Amino acid sequence: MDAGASEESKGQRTRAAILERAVEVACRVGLGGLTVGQLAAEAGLSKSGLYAHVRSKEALQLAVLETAAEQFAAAVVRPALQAPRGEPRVHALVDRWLACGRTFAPGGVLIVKASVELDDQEGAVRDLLEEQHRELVRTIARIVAGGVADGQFRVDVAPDQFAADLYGVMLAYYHAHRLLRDPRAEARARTAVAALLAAARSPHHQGAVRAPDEDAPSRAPHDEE
Amino acid sequence: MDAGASEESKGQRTRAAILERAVEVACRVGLGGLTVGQLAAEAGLSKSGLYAHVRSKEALQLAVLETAAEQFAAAVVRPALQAPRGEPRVHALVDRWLACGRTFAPGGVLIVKASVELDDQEGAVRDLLEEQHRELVRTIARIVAGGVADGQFRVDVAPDQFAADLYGVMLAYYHAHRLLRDPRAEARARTAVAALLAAARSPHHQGAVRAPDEDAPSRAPHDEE
DNA sequence: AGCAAATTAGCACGATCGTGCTTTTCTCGT
DNA sequence: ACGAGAAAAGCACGATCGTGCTAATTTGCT
Repeated sequence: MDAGASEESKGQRTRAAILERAVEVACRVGLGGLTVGQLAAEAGLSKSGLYAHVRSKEALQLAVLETAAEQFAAAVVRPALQAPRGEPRVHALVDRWLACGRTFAPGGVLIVKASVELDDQEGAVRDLLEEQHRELVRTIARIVAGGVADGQFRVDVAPDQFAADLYGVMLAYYHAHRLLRDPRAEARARTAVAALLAAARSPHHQGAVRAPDEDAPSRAPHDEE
Repeated sequence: MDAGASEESKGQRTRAAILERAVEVACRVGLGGLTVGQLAAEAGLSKSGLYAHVRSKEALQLAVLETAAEQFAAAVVRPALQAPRGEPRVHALVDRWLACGRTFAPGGVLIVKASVELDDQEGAVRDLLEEQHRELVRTIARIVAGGVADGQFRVDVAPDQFAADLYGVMLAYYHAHRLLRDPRAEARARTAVAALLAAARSPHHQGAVRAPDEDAPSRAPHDEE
């Protein structure tokens, strides 16, 4: 008699609904601000009814984090990985990431918020979060490295530096967009990404990969120390 | 019996001590995680004894935020404004900002953390925080604009874009340093700043790239604001 | 339909939350 | 040295926190 197109049993469905709701709530109040009673009220359950699904608060936080990461991977990372290698793939990642702001995929917002909230609180939640972010940075770096291997980016582009820079652009976007509510936030993020890409672009781009004869670094964007 | 060299009365001194301690605690658990009982224990006071100083929790959060901003201004912004205009001033800002990590001036950490924590929670605390961050971004933009007016930076450098980019670099630094505990975080931040500066540098005015003592700009005695 | 199993509500618990009083202790100008 | 006023503690309150256990309800299979 259920019209939901799903194979899971009731328990799994309500659990999923709880976690989805929890991600949205945690986006506002943080993982630490998540409260069993509040979340139960928001999900239309009794406190103990909800508690039967999440066996403890820490387990809830871990599950919420995993849900958020899965949302982010499904809405941003995996689609971007389907774009052509190199620059288009970077652009796809940024485009979808920026869209996290308005299209409701709040997981992307939560993992950013949680990473700041928990950076100084030891425990299993922090451990999971750290691993998730390590993986995210690795993914970005691999996307960049693909562009380097393709010849689209210069060989002296350091993927992890680029990944850190790109992540910083996204953090600045969140800051300007969410705290300052600056409507120019997205445009600035795009400008910054374009600058990053311009600095990384191989001098002879334009599709076909020519033989790499001589790369004369007219202006290397690195080191002073 | 007291050896403290201060002019204020006892009340003001303990209040200052409370706030200083509160900044450190809030650096770990956030402004929302601040609790009167916990803070009282950490400060060696009774709950009501502390509560007499901070008249409510919201007032406490506001005062903590003001304390943090003052710490940041005293340790980072004001000293940087004393450096010579343009590039040296940008470098001074970054240097001192990066030092917030280890030298204990936790105010700089808190205002970053609070900005993410409260970006979606209306109220007086968010309002204050937003204004503080607006002012911070304005300050950075003015430092950049000074370099443009000086001819050190190209005329087509947009100060607010540069400010957002620079702030993003700092956010990426906090992420890598505090969550990932990456020892290369600081080096990457410096690399990113150097790239930002290199892209902004005007083609002529090609003085010493990094010789802040040699380069004598036209005007040293005054600082603008 | 009927029944076992899974799901949810009810209720209770100790702890701690923010916030008020009242009382004790301390400070410091005279 | 003392006395007025400031500072801190003691204590109490309702609310809510996370977490259990038990009873009622609902689900899904035969």
